[in-house]
Amino acid sequence: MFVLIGGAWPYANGSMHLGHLAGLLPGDVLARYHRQKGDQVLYVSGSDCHGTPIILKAKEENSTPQEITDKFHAEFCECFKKLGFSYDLYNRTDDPFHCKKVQEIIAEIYKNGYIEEKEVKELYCESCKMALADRFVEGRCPVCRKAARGDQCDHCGTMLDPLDLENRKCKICSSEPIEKTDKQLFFKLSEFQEKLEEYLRTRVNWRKNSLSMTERYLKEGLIDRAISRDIPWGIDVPIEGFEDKKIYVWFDAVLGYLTCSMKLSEEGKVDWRAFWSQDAKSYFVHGKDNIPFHSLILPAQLMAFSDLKLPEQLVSSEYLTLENKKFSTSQNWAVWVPDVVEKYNPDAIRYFLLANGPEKKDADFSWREFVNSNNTELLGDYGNLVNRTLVFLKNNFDSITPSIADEDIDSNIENDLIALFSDVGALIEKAELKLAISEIFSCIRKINKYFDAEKPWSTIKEDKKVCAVTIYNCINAIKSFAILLNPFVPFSSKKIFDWFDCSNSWKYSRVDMGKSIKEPQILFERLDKKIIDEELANLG
RNA sequence: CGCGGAGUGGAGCAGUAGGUAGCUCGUCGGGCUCAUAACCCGAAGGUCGUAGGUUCAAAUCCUGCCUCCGCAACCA
Repeated sequence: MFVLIGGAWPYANGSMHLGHLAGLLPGDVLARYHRQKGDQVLYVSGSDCHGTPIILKAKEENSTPQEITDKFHAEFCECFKKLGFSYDLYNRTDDPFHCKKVQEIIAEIYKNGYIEEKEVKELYCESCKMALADRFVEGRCPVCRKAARGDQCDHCGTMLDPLDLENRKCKICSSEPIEKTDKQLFFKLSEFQEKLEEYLRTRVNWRKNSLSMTERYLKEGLIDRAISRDIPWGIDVPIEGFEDKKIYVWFDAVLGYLTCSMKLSEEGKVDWRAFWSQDAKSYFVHGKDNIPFHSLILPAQLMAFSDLKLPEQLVSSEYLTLENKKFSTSQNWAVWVPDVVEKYNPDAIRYFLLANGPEKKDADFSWREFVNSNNTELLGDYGNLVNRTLVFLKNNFDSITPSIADEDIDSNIENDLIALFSDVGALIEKAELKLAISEIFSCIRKINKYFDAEKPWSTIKEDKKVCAVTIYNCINAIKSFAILLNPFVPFSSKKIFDWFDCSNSWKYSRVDMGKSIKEPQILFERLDKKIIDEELANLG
């Protein structure tokens, strides 16, 4: 089976915070799981490097868009690497190959008749040398006469056209923009109304948020959208008469999934068409703000371009709050990923965000819960089971797995483990990751109970054979847990695979008897409760 | 009547084709001692925001009301 996984493209105008990460992590879980199952996986993403906010950021920092995107792209790469993201390609939208392919795709869509010219009135800032998006025009609301932006007035709530504003100013440089009439290219999204309605009807496993938001857009009726802009930063429009314009960022970024696939294909690593054919499987993973781009825009682009497979499953996360308040970068109410990957075990971060993730509704990150979940669940339940068992094995069995009779293999445990592989697999495929984790952990607790009930520390003195049975069954379970948890907490699983010298393929198999296990180390460090107050003091 | 989400024991959450309220953490008591003061057992604690309605039966369906939050500057 060919499985395509598209992770959302973080926007390269600032550092990532935990909220971004919460929406992206499910992609890596899916990728790791499908690889373990033996599927051919193509997991792609990249940095979104175009658009006005990056120009704005460059002005603020007295820098250039290129420097800004270089800086944040490098930072993103570093964070993803430290967190164990297993992208097959993490690209960027200012990559020459991406740019070239986007131009080819647009030329093809143009040829197919889905792009047309329209004359539009726009506001152009001569000192910034760019057309201004609605929300980058500021002025006075014609209704309530208070300060307003070009898209909406905050005071009276009126939806505005920037041309209606009085005393217009460029948000970036404060000079007065001029009115300009110009030709722009429009993507005929409206022509796909019916096809997209049909597409939506056939979706299974989409989360409620994706469905309802997409329905709303369709109900209101799709409108054609401009794909070219007069701005200095972006991909050149490849169509005659428009060479001086750039492609609007919304049109170029989502095509990145396709261009990444093509790029790897060009390098001879995969055949991209296999991942975009009708019998391939696909997931697109992102936050809820990105829903329409993946549920409407991308499918329409694909239909306009060719007969490629449309996105099959959308994994759209709700938002993460921080200590019950929404993230705010300007007020420093945020936990920054570059900081957190320096200070904490990546598995602890992944575990918390996956086990408490905003799957169906907003979820909260609090330092108290983070420390708690690390110390009691990850460490107390899982880490401790592994440690107590392997240390016991080392001290009493010379680190050699006991040989026991087949009928002594606990069938309750074994049946549980076998069931876990299929149940957890099914849940992951439905992107029900919280449930998947909780199923694994309830089994881990069961094994801790088993260990206690069997009292190997006593039986070792009375009847070593009985003790051997207990220890074998526990070790056997640990091996399965490492495989089952690998999509979620890959760093600790990798250690166990290394100690056990075993593969991570997604199926139950018994641990070899009479096998030497390497010296175990602590999987998870205890976090001091002091860090709760310390981290809280850093906020705001 | 702008749109949307949410109100479940101290905290964080499950739970909607209606049928005696679950999980994790925390608290209290006990046990064990292999293990990172980890593990195991037991207990206390909820009239499921509120007022009505439908029903033999509602956290779960319907109606009114109250409260909180998000979307409107950065921000997923």
